[in-house]
Amino acid sequence: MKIRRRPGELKATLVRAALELLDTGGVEAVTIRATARKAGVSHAAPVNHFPDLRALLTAVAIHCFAELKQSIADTDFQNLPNARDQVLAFSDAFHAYGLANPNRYRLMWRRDKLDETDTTLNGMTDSLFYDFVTKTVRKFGDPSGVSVMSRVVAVCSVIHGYVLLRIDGNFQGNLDEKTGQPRHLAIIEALLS
Amino acid sequence: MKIRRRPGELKATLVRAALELLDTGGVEAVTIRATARKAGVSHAAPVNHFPDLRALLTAVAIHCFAELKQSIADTDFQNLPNARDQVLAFSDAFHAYGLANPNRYRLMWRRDKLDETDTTLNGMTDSLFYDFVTKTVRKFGDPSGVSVMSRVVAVCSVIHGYVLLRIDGNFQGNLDEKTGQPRHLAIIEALLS
DNA sequence: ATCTCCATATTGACACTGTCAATTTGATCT
DNA sequence: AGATCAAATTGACAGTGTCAATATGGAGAT
Repeated sequence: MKIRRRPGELKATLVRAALELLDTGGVEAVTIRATARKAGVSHAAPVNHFPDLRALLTAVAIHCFAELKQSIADTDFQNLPNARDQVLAFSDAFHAYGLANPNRYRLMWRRDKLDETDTTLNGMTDSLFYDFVTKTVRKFGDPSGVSVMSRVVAVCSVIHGYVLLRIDGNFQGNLDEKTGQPRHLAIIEALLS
Repeated sequence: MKIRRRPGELKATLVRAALELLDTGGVEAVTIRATARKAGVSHAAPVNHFPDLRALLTAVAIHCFAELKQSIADTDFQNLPNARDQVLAFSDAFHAYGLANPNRYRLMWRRDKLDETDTTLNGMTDSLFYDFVTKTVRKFGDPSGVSVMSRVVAVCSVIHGYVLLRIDGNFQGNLDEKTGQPRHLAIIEALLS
């Protein structure tokens, strides 16, 4: 039995199915055949929309980046009063999204599984990290001894590293022992003070 | 043809073969069958030494952790004059090892591929991160507003996050624009100043 | 209304993979 | 020498990605 769909309909359905598989079983559970089964099509149907598994996973990752960007936008980021609040909002969104969607967050940075030449994907990561953090950190001026760029790198690294370590269960508890604020904010404070 | 080996001989041979596969082709290239082929044994021979692929990869990861620990020990770490130098040596070793052996470094933190209940493996990560960094950071006293623990977490996160991002080609150039020192040292400076 | 076209889905096949069960092997100990 | 038994081999099964050949069915043309 063949069903005629609107253009791009199966494509979206496949991405949705892959997201379900990703959430429940991690990246390893996302196979072309399993995705096809969940979408109710034959095992080779996806090839018309995604040339290979990498392309499917890339589409999924792009979807996730869009989610994360949206969640940052939802904080009314542009209108936050100062740079410090912006960095905190940024790191807060990362931490929340990563802990709430560990498998999605992990996939987003699994470049070995994704198409590194995909311009949409690269644009997503660039606008999230590079432009965005750089613009905010620049507002701090240059109080410490090192360059702005190094501080940008430090902010990116500390957020990303912390979320990844947390997802993998490496640190228990998320409250700073001294100030009582969430740990991911405390470590950003430590970095910017 | 069957060859009689000394106890544990094939086990070591398999780990060595898996390391070669890992270096050249990444984690995905390390399969039981490919490892067996490279070791010159039948496809099911490894099962006597490693119950499954996860066990093999865990043994490989333990080997890598031992390498990294050794490289830190080689800096005569215990005798470094102050806490700051210790942290810098620590981050230096991580960065050097990760960039020189990207696939090994990646595997070491791929908990989805490793046996999370392996006590040897867990002991390795604990002694590397927890005890070690904690002891050093404590020597700094408590100058900033946040707790020692948060600063420990920050140091771990920033090193690990930076190395991972670097391995994936996310930041070009490793010199701080202002001080000229290696970037991974600059971001640690930014964190501790 | 019928025909033709062609993008899209299906089917079937191939070489891989991990893992298990049954079997064979051969070095060591009695 | 003979028995033992850990360790290696062989063979099988279900699952995977990917390709080629085939079938299908809706849209546009006649």
